[in-house]
Amino acid sequence: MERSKAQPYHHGQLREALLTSGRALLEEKGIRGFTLRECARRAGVSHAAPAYHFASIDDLLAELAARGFDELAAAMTAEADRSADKGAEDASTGRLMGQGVGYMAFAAGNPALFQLMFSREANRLDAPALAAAAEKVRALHAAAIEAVIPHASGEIKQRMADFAGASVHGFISLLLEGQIGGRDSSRALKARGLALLSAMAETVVRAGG
Amino acid sequence: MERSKAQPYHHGQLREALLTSGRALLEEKGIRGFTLRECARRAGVSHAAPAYHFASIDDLLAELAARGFDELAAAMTAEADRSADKGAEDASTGRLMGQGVGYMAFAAGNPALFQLMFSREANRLDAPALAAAAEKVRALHAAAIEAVIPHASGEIKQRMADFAGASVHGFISLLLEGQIGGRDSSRALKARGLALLSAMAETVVRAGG
DNA sequence: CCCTAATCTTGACGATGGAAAGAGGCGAAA
DNA sequence: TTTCGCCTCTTTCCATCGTCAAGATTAGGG
Repeated sequence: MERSKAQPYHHGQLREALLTSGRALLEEKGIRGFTLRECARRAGVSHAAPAYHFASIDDLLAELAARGFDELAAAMTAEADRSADKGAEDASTGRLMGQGVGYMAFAAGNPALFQLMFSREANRLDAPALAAAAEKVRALHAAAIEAVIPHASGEIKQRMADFAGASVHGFISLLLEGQIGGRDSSRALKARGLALLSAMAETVVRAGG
Repeated sequence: MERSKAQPYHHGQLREALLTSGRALLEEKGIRGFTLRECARRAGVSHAAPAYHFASIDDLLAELAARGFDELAAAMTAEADRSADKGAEDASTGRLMGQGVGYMAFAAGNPALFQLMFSREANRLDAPALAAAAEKVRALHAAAIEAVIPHASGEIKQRMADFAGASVHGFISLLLEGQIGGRDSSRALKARGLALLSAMAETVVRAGG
């Protein structure tokens, strides 16, 4: 009954295998090219096998998106910690920018998944786990802003959270969609991203004082 | 020429009709729910009729996206003009914010089309018309920034263009995806959007001087 | 040792995108 | 005017898709 690591019989870890193959497939073919059958094929099972683990293809996508949000939150926290450790003069501002770096890095590393997570389709699925995971990311944003401008009014904080979140999300989105820096090198793009984070942080700080 | 009862064998305006029904279908069903056959059905023709006008379903989507960019550019210019006419103290700053308002208004009015335009899928299609239309929107951004801070360095201008574009695009994207303002009223959301535009414009102005 | 229930396979259904072939109608050349 | 070519649309067909309904398989409790 209680198998901690889930050790079913025929395949073993079909659910995990489907999530793994599905994630790769998503990055390869994009949202429109994603098919459940190809997913099953890559996991080495028949086309109807996924039905037991996922009620529908949307269920699988929702789970992928939810895990993506978890991973995104982890990437943000990790990079924020790393930035804070560097011992900048202002730790909270460093964390804010670090979180932005983590956000962008995750998006750049998982462009199709990132798009799925923030897609209208994902929004349509009613998956509580997905909504909760997304909320966690938003909470990280709010907390980072709170740390930088703790004495500002609630309205200012909200507006700066809007602002910071929008800048970072918008920049990396436009970049991934090819709307920014067509022929620029990866190094140049990183510089542009960092410059954007600086301007964002400066605006937040100013609004708080 | 108009036979309302008996459909003529030759539709006459099938291409336009498909684009119209396709656009409505896109907003209704989303990118994943979009089908060529339903498109044809709504235009009153057989499922293979679109083949002559569009080489593939991606061709149709590319055309929809390209026209979306044209419309977006028009919305931006129109709203910028309207803002400038209001006689603000600084006309160029007013235009910049007005363009942002036009951008957001178009996105809010055509959420699915907007997402298609900025989707990885659209990016995959090699449609020169699409790329050109997107470039026109980017040029509008750059021009608005140029007008506000004409004496700044090229690098500053680029970074502020990044910043302005990212803020506006990110905010409206997150809003449409339900990541911002879950229970807020439409009025409150507009206020948040305007506040964001103010903060954005202020940052640009400060960076230029 | 066997029996139940969870897991996976096979097969089927309607729907999709696209190709192929045929039918219908417009307009230019005779 | 008549004829013929070409563009447009329909019909038919195919491989694939998601999902459902059965049947097969096997793990593990009784």
